[in-house]
Amino acid sequence: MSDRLNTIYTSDHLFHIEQIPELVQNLDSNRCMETKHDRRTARTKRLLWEALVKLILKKGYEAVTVQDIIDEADIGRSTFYFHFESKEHLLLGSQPEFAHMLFDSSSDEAIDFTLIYEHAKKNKKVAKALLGKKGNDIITSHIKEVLVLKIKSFVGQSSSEEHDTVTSFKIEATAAGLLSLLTSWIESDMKLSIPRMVILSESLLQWVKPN
Amino acid sequence: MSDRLNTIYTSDHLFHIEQIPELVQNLDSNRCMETKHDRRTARTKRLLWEALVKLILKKGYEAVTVQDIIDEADIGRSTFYFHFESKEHLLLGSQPEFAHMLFDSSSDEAIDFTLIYEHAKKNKKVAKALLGKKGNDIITSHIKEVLVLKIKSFVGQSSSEEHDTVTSFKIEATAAGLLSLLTSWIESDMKLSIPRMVILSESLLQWVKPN
DNA sequence: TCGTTTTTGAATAGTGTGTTTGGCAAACTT
DNA sequence: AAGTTTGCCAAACACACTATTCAAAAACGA
Repeated sequence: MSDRLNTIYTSDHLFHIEQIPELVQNLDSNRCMETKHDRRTARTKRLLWEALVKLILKKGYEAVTVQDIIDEADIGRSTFYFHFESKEHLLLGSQPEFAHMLFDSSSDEAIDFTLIYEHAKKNKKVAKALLGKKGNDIITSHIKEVLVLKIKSFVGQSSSEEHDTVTSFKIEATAAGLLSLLTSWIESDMKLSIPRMVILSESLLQWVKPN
Repeated sequence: MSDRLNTIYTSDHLFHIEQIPELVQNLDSNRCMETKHDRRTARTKRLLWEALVKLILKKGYEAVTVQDIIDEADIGRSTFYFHFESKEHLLLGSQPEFAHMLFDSSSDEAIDFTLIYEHAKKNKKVAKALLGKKGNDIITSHIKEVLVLKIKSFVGQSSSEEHDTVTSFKIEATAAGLLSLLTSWIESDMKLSIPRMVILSESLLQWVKPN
């Protein structure tokens, strides 16, 4: 079908050479079942994933049915369910690393916004499908959770009981804001330069600091 | 095969984000027509709405089916569809004032956060159903849009072409952050005092101002 | 080539949607 | 209170989509 889709297709192609060892280890343990080298399964999963991305961009995630996907991919119904339990499993099972690749590649201490925006730009089509208006809140909320963890370590732990509630509210709000910046940027077809987006993001991140 | 499906999907009943404003408008005009006060109609709609709120709190909006609603309300299936096209129409048609009451009651110039939080507290159950984790993004995105308009008038119009993109990104992010504060507060069962939430919200709102 | 795994279509059962029917009862109108 | 309108309901229907099963055929790796 459309081979113009962006490069990250299946679990087989997910690893970038420069990735952190422990990340690779985690992913390996997650998909130790899937280390089969069958061209058929790779082809099927690739076609299904491409069909899903295409259909999300076309009509929005919620409106996409399993029927749509297997028709678009020209894959048998039973084949789909042989690999995936549902379209959610296709979404998360084929591309669970997208969220982690956005954030986990940077070190624990700081949030490397440049890396995040560059990664989104590299996978423009996938990013738009997953984070755009027609995307879904499964991926979105997952990414927000990862962001929350990042911001938490950025803020550091304050042991004050009552401050914790305020701080957690601020962290949640900051994550929502940062995610909004990212999705706005993606929806605008990356109109602004990455450095400008980084400055914007970091200025928002400053707000969360307790002082 | 896929041609057959294309025709089928013309009758797709699902709502997409882009359709929401139109839907809201239609509902508004519908409400203007509703100058009839039939007790039966009022009772039916009340029962359906109460059932919806109860079911959202119980199992989450997405999981609620029309079947659930009419069973819970003990209302006939045909009666439901006589009044509402779908559960989305029930959601928006029965309580379109909620979002507007949060914001529209305050003047155009300023955002009265105290009013917003007090209104949410007054309608605790409904607020939790609509804005809580088990709620839906239809209401959420609608409220966010109202917030964006509010913030826009707060910021004022800058005629600079290129600044507009940055500003609109910041406005979207601020709206997302403020909404996050509200939902966090609701989810925490309004743990913090309203004045404290107001201070928090206003400090976030300051971020959006162009220096 | 051989044993294994994957793919496939067709059949099937199940859930939920949305519309239609006509008779009945409740509520409005005067 | 009588007459009229209107909303209500049950049951049935056609449809869309989900999810599973099965046996044969195709493709695979070694």
